[in-house]
This record gives sequence, structure tokens and C-alpha cells, in this order.
Amino acid sequence: MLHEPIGIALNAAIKEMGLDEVEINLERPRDPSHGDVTCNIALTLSGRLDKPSRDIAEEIAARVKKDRAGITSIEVAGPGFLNFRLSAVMATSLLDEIVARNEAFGRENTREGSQVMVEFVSANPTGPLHLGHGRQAALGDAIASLLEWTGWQVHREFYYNDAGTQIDKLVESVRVRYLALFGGQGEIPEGGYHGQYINELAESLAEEFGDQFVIDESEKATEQIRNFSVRSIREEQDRDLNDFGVHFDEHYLESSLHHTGRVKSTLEALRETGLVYERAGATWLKTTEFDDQKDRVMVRKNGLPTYFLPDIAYHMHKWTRGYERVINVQGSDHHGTVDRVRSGLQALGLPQGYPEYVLHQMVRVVREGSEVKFSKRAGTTTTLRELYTEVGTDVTRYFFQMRKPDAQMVFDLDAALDYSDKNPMYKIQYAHARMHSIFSKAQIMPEEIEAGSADLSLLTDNHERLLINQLRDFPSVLARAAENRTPHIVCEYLEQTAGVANTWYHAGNPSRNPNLAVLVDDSKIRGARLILARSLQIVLRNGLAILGITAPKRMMQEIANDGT
RNA sequence: GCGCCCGUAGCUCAGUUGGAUAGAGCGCGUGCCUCCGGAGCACGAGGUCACAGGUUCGAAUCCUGUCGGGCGCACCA
Repeated sequence: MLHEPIGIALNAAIKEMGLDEVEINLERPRDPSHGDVTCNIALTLSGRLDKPSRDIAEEIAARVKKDRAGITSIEVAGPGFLNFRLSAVMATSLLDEIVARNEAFGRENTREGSQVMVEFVSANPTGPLHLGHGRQAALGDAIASLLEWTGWQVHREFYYNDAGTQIDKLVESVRVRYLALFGGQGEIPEGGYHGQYINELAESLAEEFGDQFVIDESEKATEQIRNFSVRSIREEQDRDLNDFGVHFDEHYLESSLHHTGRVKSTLEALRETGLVYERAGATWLKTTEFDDQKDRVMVRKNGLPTYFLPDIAYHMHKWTRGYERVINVQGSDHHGTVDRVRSGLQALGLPQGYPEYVLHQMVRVVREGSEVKFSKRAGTTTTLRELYTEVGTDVTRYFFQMRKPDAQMVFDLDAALDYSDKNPMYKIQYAHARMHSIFSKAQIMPEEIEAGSADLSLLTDNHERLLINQLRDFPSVLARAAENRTPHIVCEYLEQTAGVANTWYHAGNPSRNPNLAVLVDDSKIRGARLILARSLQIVLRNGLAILGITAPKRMMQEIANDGT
């Protein structure tokens, strides 16, 4: 909906030519000299009409009624593009709309009531959150926000794998370190956990329970160590996410799937499909019936389920809770599970593409050109907290979001720590803060700048026109980002907007052209430009809100190092 | 070996779903600059879009193959 009147006028013209209504795709041309709005409809039609696209374009152009479309000119260019120039009124009325809608500008409410679940992070409670979780937290949260902005009712969910063998390994690891505190000699088992945090866990275990587990190796003792360890790690993870500004509506425990009998009932339901068989002592599901490459074991020879079975039970419960749309955000190292989970669900009658997946690639952290590999506490990779404590949560979130999910990314610490607007995140925040600075210099509160309070057709300078057109794109950028589930599109847009805004702002520098400053003497022009400044500030703030990033009224050096 | 993702400027990456002369930031070069808040502004150079075919008015984008990088291919999660 870049510009509705143009679409209507075009379709009217096309109808006159004896054709059915078509979908009009209006875009803003990359090159501003091509006008405000462009349309490639003639090129699309040329194949169907078997006529040169240029001729079709000429014919459409001749039939479009300019005044009703709100344009001052229409021209045919290149192979048959239709380029439009908006009338001053049509071009600038957008600003009144932005100011009037304020926090709601960019929101779409057409889909009221539709529910979607976004499941993300879902780290095992076996250690601190690392970089991959960080990328996933930023990404998942932004995708959830984008869906909210495009009219969905969103449920953010975190799934804790608190029941598998990896938890047993955690317990064994903690026990070994615990015993060592009392002179024990044990070794961390194969596949166990080694980081400093295991020692810390053992120490606080000893603090709380004393030496009672040294001799007590009963089931109950193991259970106590398990509960203590899982709880501690969960608390730490929750703290890390909370301080990162990521919040969930629900934490779903794998263990609950066993307690409530969902695993069992899922197995029974699968048996009824006739796709279950026994082989070599294990119970299999014939997932090759669907999209999978080979059949999968559900219950092992030893009688224990693989994680595959609870996974199906879990997703089945997503469906029965009413989520007909579910997006799972996961690391691409899990992509092997996609086909088998979907196959299992199809066996139970769920639709083929359920659930949707957003798979993201790995992150490497680089400082002074070489990779940062180790974390003091975790022993393996840098933790999320270490990262955002050093560079700040805003920068961390922005950097994780500014690359598309399915590309590997390099997190450059030197670039992240740059406090100038060479750092794209600060560039955007600066542009936002600068508008506040203008308002306070004018001694006016932003909220006092009202829609309809000025004659916007006075905004005739080319810098102003460019900035207005840039702001016009915001809603369609959100729509595209939400549809593709790619927040980086919003980052690109905001950075570009900040760039256009900077050029506009600097053009009015007293040493260059004082007539282009916002705060000129002419009160009419000043009023119009204040509305433009306010509109810019609103769009930047709304965009940053979607990314989970603050929009400061003034920039402070401390922000760069204030992660806590 | 099979499957998924990626390959675009020196570096990090976009590329509006097949459209106009392939873009941005960093870095590099050249000129300005004491200001409505900088760790400033403007301009410029820099490309065989990994390679080879194909599809059509038109391909970085779609199809096939090759090469290179990452990840996965458990009765682990």
C-alpha cells in the first residue's frame, strides 16, 4: 500500500484497455531522479499481451488521470517503467499521519485475533547461555515483535529439555566436583561438563547441603543434586535473558510431558496409525512415509524413549493448545530434526509444513582480526553475558539482528565498541537523539507537535522530499520483514533512514545553508519542519522498539560500557 | 557418500521475491569544516556477482552440473 490512489488509477486505466484487474506492485525507485513511485506493470503484462512493454506503458500512461491519482507527472522510462511524481499535498500528508498515529505508526491490525507461537532459545539447562543462544534470543524476540506489529497475537515460549541423558551427565559432573571438595578423586564422565561453573555449582551445593552426599548415593540424593543443579542453571539463564531484555510468556518443561502422560498417549496415538513397528528390540516410526530420509526410533531397546517421541508430544500439544501457526527458531545444527518432527506430526494428521522453522547459522567473535574462542566461566565458547557486558545490550542485539539468519556471521568486537556513528546502531540512536535536541532547543515537547498544525506543502526541498519518501517505506518494510521472518531488513532500513536523515540535517548546518535548518525564523516553515523532525523521530523509535533497542533522548558515553 | 545453508568491492554484508547504470558500512583517496550536540561534512576510486551451461524481452536472483566453506546424517540432545 505504498500509494493507493495510484494503484486505483492504474487499474482503471488497465480496465479501459479491456483487461482484467491485476495486482499492482508499486515501489520506490532506487534512483530518486526516477520519481517518487515506480511501477513495472507494463513489463509484467508484456508477456501476456505479446506486445512491447514500452508500448503498453505508453498506453497506460496516456489513460491515467493524474489529479485523481494525486500525482503531478507520469513518465515512461527504460524498457517500460512507469514513474510517478507525487503532488506536494499527497507527498507530505504522510507526516500528519505519522504524528497522529505515533506509537502505532507501522502497525497493522487486519489480522486481529490470529494466534502464533514463537519458540526460541530453548537451551538445555546444562550451562550458561552462549553466543548462539544470544543470536537466537535477539532474532526470535524480533521476529515475535514483527508478528505483533503485523497483527498477530504472539506467544513467546521457551522449551527446557530437563529430562534427557544430558541432565544425567550434568548431575554426574557436579557430583564429581562436589566430592572433590571433600577429597574425592573422581573423573568427569565422557560427555560431561567441565566449565568453571560446574565448580561453582558444586561449591554452592556443599554450602547448602554440607557433606551429606559424600556417603549418600541413594536415588533421593541424586534427585536432590539434580533439582539443585537444574534450578541454579535455569535461574542463571533466566537472569541472563532478563538482563538482555528478552522475556517469555511460558517456560515449557520436557519433564512435564512425562508426568502428564503425554509421551505415553502420543505413542499410543501413533500406534493407531499403523505406522509403528518393532525391529531389533526397538520401536520405530515409519517416517519415510512422509518427508523423512529414514525411519526413526521412538523407544530404544532399553525401554527408554529417544528425544524424538517427547518432541512430537510437545508439538502436538502446541497444536492442541490452539496454535495453528508455530515458528521454531533454532540453530542450523538442528536442521536434521526438521523433517522427522514434521513427519511424526503428519502421521498424526497435522499439516505438512507444521511447524515453520527459522534456522540460524553460527556466530564467530573477532577481536583485532582474530577469533575469540574461550570463556573463562564456560570453558568452551564466549557466553552471552560476557558479550553484552562488554559492548552493551543495544549493540549486541543490533549486531545479532543485522545479518540474515541463514548466513554465518562475524561479530566484530572492535566495530561493536566504536561509539561513533560508524557503528550503525549508534548512527540510528544519534539520529533519534538529535531530533530531541532540536525540540529542546526550540523549547517544545515532542508531544506538543501536533498533526495538522502546519502547512506541509512548504516542505519542498529535495532533502526533505527524500526523507519523507524514506519514511513512507516503513510499513511495507515491516510487512516484508515479518513475512520473511528476517529482522535484518528492519536494521537495513533504519540505518538507511538515519543516513538520509543525517544528510538532511547537515544540509541545514549554519555554515552551509541556514535556510534549510529546522529552526528557521519563518514560523510556518519551522512548524512544517518540526513535524518532519517529529515524524523521523517516531519512525526511528518504533523501529528500534521492534528490535528491542532503546531510543535515547540523549547520547551518553557510559552506554557503551554499561551492560549490567 | 547423502541432505540443508553459504560463495557479491581489500574486509563485514545488503540486494524489495525475475527489472532501469549491482548497493551500504568499514578501510582507502581528494577537498571542505568550530557547528540546531560527534568520535564532523561532501565527493571519488574500487566488481568476470565462485565457475560452466540452460530457461526469456530481461538472471546476482530460477534450473542443471562443477569447485570451495559451514552444519548435519545415533537406539545422543
